Amino acid sequence: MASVSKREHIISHALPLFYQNGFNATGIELIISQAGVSKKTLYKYFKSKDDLILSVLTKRDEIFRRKLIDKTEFLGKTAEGKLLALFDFLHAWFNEVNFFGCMFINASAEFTDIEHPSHIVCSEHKNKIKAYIKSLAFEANIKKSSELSAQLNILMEGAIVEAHVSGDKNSAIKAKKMAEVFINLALSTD
Amino acid sequence: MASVSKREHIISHALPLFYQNGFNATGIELIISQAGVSKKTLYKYFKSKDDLILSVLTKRDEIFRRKLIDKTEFLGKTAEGKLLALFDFLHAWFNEVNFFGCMFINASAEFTDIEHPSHIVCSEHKNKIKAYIKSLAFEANIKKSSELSAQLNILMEGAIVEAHVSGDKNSAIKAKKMAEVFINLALSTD
DNA sequence: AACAAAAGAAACCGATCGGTTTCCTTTAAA
DNA sequence: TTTAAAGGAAACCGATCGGTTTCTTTTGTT
Repeated sequence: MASVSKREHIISHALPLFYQNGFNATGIELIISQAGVSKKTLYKYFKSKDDLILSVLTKRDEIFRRKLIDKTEFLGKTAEGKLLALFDFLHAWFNEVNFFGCMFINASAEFTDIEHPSHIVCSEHKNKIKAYIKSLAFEANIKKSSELSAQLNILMEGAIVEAHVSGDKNSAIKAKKMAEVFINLALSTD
Repeated sequence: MASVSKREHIISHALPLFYQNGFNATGIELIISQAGVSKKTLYKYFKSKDDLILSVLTKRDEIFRRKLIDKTEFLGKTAEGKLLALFDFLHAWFNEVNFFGCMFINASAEFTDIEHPSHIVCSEHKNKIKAYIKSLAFEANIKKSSELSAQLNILMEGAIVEAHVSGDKNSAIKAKKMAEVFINLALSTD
């Protein structure tokens, strides 16, 4: 197995463990046993557990946004439809068997300091998603695309928390109805 | 110091430590040194760390809702004004020096299993807040009080996450403007 | 002043933590 | 086929984890 893929192999096995059980609660020993590698190998590719966590979060950012964008582009025919499709993506996600909330919200809960490297990755992840939403709003010829993206982002975050903390599997549907209001408002005031 | 107050003493000192550094990352040794009690005493009043965590979350639920309700009732003159005042409360909270997000969202991140006792306390905390919002909506003669409370709850959760993860100290202002839309919508369709 | 309960200090427990080192086997390239 | 790097297994490291025990001091009550 080549170096690059071995590194990826470890990351992909560590990811679901961190996601399901948290970062502090997941030990290195468990990760290597699940990945089928030795400690020596893990520490060859990652200089510390913090380094591994950072790499996992970066990977998760890539995977998650790729899925979000792909599904949104697939489901939405118009730019306006794509904005609404964001919530269909959320709905499907919330109803997956292995849904444990947003990994970045969860990471921010354990690394509360906003200056912490892991927290920064979380903040940047959210920024990238907001930028994508804004690009969709722009595509829909909405003048106040920044305002709308901030609004839809709040709705998405709220739906995620409601789904995870309260176990409300239909929170994305509720948020979608709310999103319609703001999209129509933004379109009408253009 | 009487038994009851000593128990409360430990809880009140453990609370900010858990809030700031998380649950798994906060050790018993740190808690007793901050509280100025011995391990023996701590384990006299709490049968385990999990038990202490549960007690801290229960205490936090009481303190937080008391503050939310008091401030909301103080700021809002009408029932409608109280619904909006919820977001003024959030705004003040987000701008406190020691704001590290919602302790219940954070706890749910570490105890992801929805059946976990600590997660259940978090879910119930959110239910109680939704019930309070609903009572305000009812007071404002809004027929669909359940729907509105669910909507405002999503906005509040979204604002909290945005404030904590992205450090946006004005997210409550944005959410408040969004809330106005739904309050007016609920009032007009009555 | 005598006494019992409460609580502090600290040693101690086994387990686990993140991380390093040693030794041996597998692998792949020359 | 020789050789060297890669990687697995596991011992080992000091530190810390949650939790218990022992022993001593403090406290409050009679």
